[in-house]
Amino acid sequence: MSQEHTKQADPTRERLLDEAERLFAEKGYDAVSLREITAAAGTHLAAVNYHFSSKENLYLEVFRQRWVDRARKIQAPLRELAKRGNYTPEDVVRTMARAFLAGPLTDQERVRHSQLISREMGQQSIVFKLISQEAMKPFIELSMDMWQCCLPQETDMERLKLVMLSIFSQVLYFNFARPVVTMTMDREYDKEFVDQIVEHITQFALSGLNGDKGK
Amino acid sequence: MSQEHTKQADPTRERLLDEAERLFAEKGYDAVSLREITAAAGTHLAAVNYHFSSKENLYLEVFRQRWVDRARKIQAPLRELAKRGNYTPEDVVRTMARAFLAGPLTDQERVRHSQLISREMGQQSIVFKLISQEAMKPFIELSMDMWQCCLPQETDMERLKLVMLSIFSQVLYFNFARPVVTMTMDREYDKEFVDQIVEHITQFALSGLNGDKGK
DNA sequence: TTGACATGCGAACATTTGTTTGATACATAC
DNA sequence: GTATGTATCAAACAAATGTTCGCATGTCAA
Repeated sequence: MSQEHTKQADPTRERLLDEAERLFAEKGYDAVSLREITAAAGTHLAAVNYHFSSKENLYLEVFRQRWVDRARKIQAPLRELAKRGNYTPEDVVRTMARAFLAGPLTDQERVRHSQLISREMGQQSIVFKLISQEAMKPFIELSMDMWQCCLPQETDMERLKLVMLSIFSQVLYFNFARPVVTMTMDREYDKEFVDQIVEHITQFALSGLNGDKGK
Repeated sequence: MSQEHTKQADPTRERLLDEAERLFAEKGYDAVSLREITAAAGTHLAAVNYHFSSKENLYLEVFRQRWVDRARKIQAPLRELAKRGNYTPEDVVRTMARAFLAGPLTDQERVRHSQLISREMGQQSIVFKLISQEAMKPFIELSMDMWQCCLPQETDMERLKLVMLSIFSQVLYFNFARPVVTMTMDREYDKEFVDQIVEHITQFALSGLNGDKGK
């Protein structure tokens, strides 16, 4: 007893990926040492080079075997809505905002997900290419298609893309810049607050979509 | 001749700060070595510990003597508008968006500024406290005051703060996540495009301010 | 039992890291 | 001249880094 055997496939390899993801997200690639990771995973230094041949490859595998899966989970609600059909632009936007901020992931997973991607967002690295190819591009395409289905035909494509980016920037920010958000709003990240943020972003984006050119 | 003597105050110290800022912004604190910085600054390793006592302190000084100044320059247009008086909410929002995306800084400076802050946004470090105390809090206060002056009195304060954060997230994102933006929009970051982004964020935020609760 | 293979583990490897020391040059003031 | 303080630079330091090697242990098939 007392031995967890729920995951039978290479338990140390899985633990290494878990701890690596956590530490890479918290501190960034260069700030974490392999000794720190292996110690947290309850194994020894050489294990990294045995299971993954190098530190850099371990980092890559974190994205390949953890991050991409989570990105799919995040996108799931929107894909379900697409399959179901019969949706309004408001449905699309709200589903999107909720997927990123209160979706199927745990709160911890969400923060790590955002931290990991925000570190790669600035430079054109291999990881960035992986992310944009496997997660961002498909998601953007899906969203654009859904909008085009339920918006007036003369809607400007460039405007849609800008709205898309604006939504991205906000969900990312509200996830990974929590210190700023809690400091500014003077509130905790409880369910009520998250709901409020989702509604805020939804109304924000909807106005942008409908294009209230007040001037 | 051939010796530039425009800056007379401790030229090597200034060069160290310049190169340190550039490299820290591009790669992050842990990914840059002091040897790399000193080589780029055309001096020697011990110079860092002579002028700044440690690597960590050099990093801090980059923010104290470079970043904070730039933050003030960015905020200048809004403060001028506040002094001038007689402004609409639209003026405030547009001035704000333009200050961050096309303000008095050079393009290079703007990118570095965003990269540096985005690396500190996630954790509650000393640098983060410096940033929020010296730049964010004053700016938020100023903006809130200006809005309250020209908006109907019953406007919800929490909503204003959320709009503020949304603007922050977008200007930050459009500055430091350029690979994503250029990839998605398939456009270069020329003056025309920046103008378009500024208008987009302005209209976006204005709708949020006026609160078009479509439902 | 034997052999083959996967995994675990400790020790050592060569680099790279931030930091310190001591010597040198060069000003300016006494 | 002498003394003092500032700045530069080479060399060395101890510590930490990613990586590799060798051996032990276990499992399963022949």
